[in-house]
Amino acid sequence: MSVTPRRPKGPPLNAMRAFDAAARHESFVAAAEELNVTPGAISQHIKALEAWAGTPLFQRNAQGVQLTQSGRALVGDFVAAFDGLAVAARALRNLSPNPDFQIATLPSIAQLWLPKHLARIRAAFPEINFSVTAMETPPSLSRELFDLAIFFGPLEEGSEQICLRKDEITPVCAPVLRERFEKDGFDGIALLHDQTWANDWTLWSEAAGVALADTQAGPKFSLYSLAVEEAKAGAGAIMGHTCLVEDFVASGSLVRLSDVDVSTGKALILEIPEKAQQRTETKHVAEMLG
Amino acid sequence: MSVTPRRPKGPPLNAMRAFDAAARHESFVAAAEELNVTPGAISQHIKALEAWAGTPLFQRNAQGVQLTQSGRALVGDFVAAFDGLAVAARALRNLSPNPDFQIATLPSIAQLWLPKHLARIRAAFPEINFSVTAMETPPSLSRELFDLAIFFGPLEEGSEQICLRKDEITPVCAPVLRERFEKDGFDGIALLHDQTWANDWTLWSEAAGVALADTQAGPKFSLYSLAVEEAKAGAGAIMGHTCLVEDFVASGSLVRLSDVDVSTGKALILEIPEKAQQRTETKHVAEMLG
DNA sequence: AATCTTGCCGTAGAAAAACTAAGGCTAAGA
DNA sequence: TCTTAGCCTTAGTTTTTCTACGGCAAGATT
Repeated sequence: MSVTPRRPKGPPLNAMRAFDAAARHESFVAAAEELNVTPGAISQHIKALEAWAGTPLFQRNAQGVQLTQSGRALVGDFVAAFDGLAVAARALRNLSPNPDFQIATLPSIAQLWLPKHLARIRAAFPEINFSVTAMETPPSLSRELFDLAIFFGPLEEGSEQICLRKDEITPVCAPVLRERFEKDGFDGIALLHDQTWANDWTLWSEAAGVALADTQAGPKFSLYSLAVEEAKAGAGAIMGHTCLVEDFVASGSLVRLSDVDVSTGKALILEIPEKAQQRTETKHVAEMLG
Repeated sequence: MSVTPRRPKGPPLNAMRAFDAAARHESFVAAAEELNVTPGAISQHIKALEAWAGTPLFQRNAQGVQLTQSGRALVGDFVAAFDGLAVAARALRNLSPNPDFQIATLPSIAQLWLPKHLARIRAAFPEINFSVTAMETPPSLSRELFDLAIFFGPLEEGSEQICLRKDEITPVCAPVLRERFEKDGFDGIALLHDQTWANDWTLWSEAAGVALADTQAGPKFSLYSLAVEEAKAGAGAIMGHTCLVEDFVASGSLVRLSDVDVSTGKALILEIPEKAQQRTETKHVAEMLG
C-alpha cells in the first residue's frame, strides 16, 4: 500500500495526439510534419504509448510503419476524440477579440498568386490580420486552426471546396531568350525545374506532342518562385502554371514559347472548414478570392 | 515572412485538460485533486490558456472561481472532447493482455471493508491483479480509468449503481471501557472523531435523543481506521459505521454502547462505468461484492 | 551487383514544460 | 478581530519533450 494515494494516471496526452496523427497518416514522418516536430519525437511518443498499453500499436517496417490489429482498432476512437478537441480549440480561439485569419497554402501560391488577391481582401477587412503559412501538403481543416486553404489538387466530394482555376501549364521564358528559341527550339534553352513539380516538363512534352531532348535535365529549385525569378533573369525556360505566371506574361517580363496549354488534371482549389467551424468572415473572404 | 514555416500551434493539450477539469468543478482545488497536481499547476495552465485565447475564462473571487461568459460557452465542447478521449484511453488500456482491475474507494472502506470481500474475488479471478486506490471524493468513472468505485453517498438515478448497504451509525468502544460506561455514561469516555465524518456524533446524539456534553470534543484522526484502532485499544468510543465495524463487534474486540442505529441517509454504493466502457469481468465482480 | 533513397530506430544532450513549495492576498464567517 | 478557505505569484526543481545525428534494412536505381 502506498502512502501517497496517487491516482492511476491515464496515458500521456501528447503521446495520444502523436498516435492520432501517426495512425491517420500511417507514417511517422507525415505525423511529424503535421505536428511540426521531428520523426524521432513521434517515434518516442508511440513507444511510450505502447509501453503504457503493454501492446505494440505499429509494426515497423523498413520503408514505413503499419498499424497492428490492436492499433487499427483504436484509430476510430482517437480520431473522433481529437476531432472533438479541435472543435473545442477552435471555439476557444474564436473567443479572442480579434484572432488572426489563418491561410494555408503552397509556397509558390503564397508568393506568386496570393499577394495580389490578399491586398484586395485586406482593404475590405482592414481590422483583420491575415496570416499566411506556407506548406507542401494541405492541412486537415478539421484539425488544424486554419480558416482557409489554397492548394493544387483534384476536386473532392463532400468538403467545402471551390475550384478557383483549372491548372494548366505552358513553357515560358524571358524575352531575351526568345530569339534563341526561334532559332534552336528547346534545345538552345536550359529547362528550369521546381522540385515539387519535377514532372511538369515530361507531362507537357507528352501531352503537347513536343519532343524534348531530356525533360529531367537542367537546374532544379526548391521553390517555384525562385525558378520563376531565374527564368525572368534569362536563365532558361520554365514550365509555367498559367495562374502563377499570367501576370508576368501580361507585363511582358515572360513570354510564352507555345500556344499549347496542357491541363495537369488538377485545379487551384480553395477549401474552407465545415460550416460549424467557420468564422463569420470566412464565407465572404472565400467569395472575394473566387 | 518567417523563414521557417512553423504552423500556428493550437493551445497546449495539458492546459485544455486543466480547463476541462476546472470548468467541471468550477474550482481549481478540485480540479487539482482530480488531476493529482497542486492547485498552482492548474492556475498556471488556465493562465496559459487565457493568454493563448486572449480572453479571461474564469473570474477569480476570494472564495472560489467562477466561469466567465466566454468560459461557460466552452465547457460543453471541452467536456465532450475529453469524454471522447477518455473512451479512447480506456480502449487503449483494454488492449493490454492483462490490465489491472482498478478500484476506487474511501480509505476507510479500503481498510475496513474491502479486504474481506476482495479476498473472495481474488480467489475467483486469480489471474487478475486488483489495484485499490483510496481517495476522498468519488472519481468520475467516465473520465478516470477505474473499473469500479465504492463510496458512501446518496443513490443517484441514471448511473450504474448498486446499493450495497444502508449506512447506519452507532457508538462502540473497547470491552475494557464497558464498565466505566455503565457507571458514568458517555461522560466518562473520550469521543474519538474521524475528520471526514466530523458530524457523526452530533448526528447520532440528535437522532437517538441522547444528550452529550460536547459532540465535537475529543481526539481527531485523519483516517477512520486509525480511530477504530485507537478505540479497540481503549482510547475511547467511536461512532461506528455498522458495515465497517460489524466484524469487530462480532469478534468482541469492540462492543456496542447503544441499541440505536441511526441512518445517515447515505448508503454504501458500488458504481461501475457505463456498459460500453466496462470490462468483461466488471459485472461479475460487482455481483460478487453485492 | 553496387549504390541511392526512404523511413524507421536509438541515444545523448539541450530546451521547454510542468510541477512543487512557500509566502501572500482577500472575502466570508465566527 | 481572527480564522479559514481558496486563489495568486514567484523561484527553483524535476520531468518531459525535442533535436541532432549515426545506423540499419528494404526497395529502387544504375
